[in-house]
Amino acid sequence: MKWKRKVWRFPHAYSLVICGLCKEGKSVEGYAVFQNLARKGCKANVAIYTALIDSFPECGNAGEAMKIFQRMKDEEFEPDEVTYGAIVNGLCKTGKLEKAMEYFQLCRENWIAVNAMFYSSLIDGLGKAGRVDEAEKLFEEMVDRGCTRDSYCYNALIDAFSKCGKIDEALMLFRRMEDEGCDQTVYTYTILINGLFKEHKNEEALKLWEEMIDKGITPTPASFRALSIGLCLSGKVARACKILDELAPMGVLPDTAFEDMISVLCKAGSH
DNA sequence: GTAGGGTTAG
Repeated sequence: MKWKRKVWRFPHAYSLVICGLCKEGKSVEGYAVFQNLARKGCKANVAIYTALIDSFPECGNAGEAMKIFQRMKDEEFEPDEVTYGAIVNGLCKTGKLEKAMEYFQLCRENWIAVNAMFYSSLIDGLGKAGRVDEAEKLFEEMVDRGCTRDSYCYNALIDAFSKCGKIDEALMLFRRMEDEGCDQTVYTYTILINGLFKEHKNEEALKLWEEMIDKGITPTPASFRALSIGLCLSGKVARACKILDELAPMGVLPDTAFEDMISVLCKAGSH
């Protein structure tokens, strides 16, 4: 007698739990829930696998993500552009750029839609590895390949430029962003404020901060951090304190704002 | 029929 075991799908509530845990960065817990059901013969799906693949590199375990990717393929699930996007992003984040480029190439050869997320991950990874020329090349080729550049791609390249001392190129991109109708975000401003202070262009940095506030873009703890550190290190501690006071009622300041400033000043004073 | 994706700094 032939006996085929019935395969159940993951109950929706469990999918929500797994995806929720993954989003919170609790990939190990999410994976445990997945394993429990999988052992009982439940079949997951592409969305659950993708959520797991996406969350492991976040907690520093890219190898685990690749294992889950393999398991997904062994179970004959077809990875789609979201799955590959998570793979490429995870590889870029962990510095495995050659592998990331291989998957990128594989997607293009197999007609899997390569979108702006692939590009922003690669541009960011290349930039952080100091391979700015390659990052720029990818950025420029996007339009030829019919992919619209979004703020993530711009921000990644602006960051790459400002970190390797090409602040003027970064500023040019910033203006080009405006011309192309791509929204400048609080990330864009934070990257540039950091970059300008690094080049001791303090007034320009402060001007950008004001431009950001005028545009109605809400500052984040990170953006204030960039501003206050820059101001403190250029001797404008009072100015930083004043801005801090103004921002306090908005509830956007990090709890450690004053501590951060003090520690920056101590560090600067100690050598 | 459902569920999945990316950026600042340290």
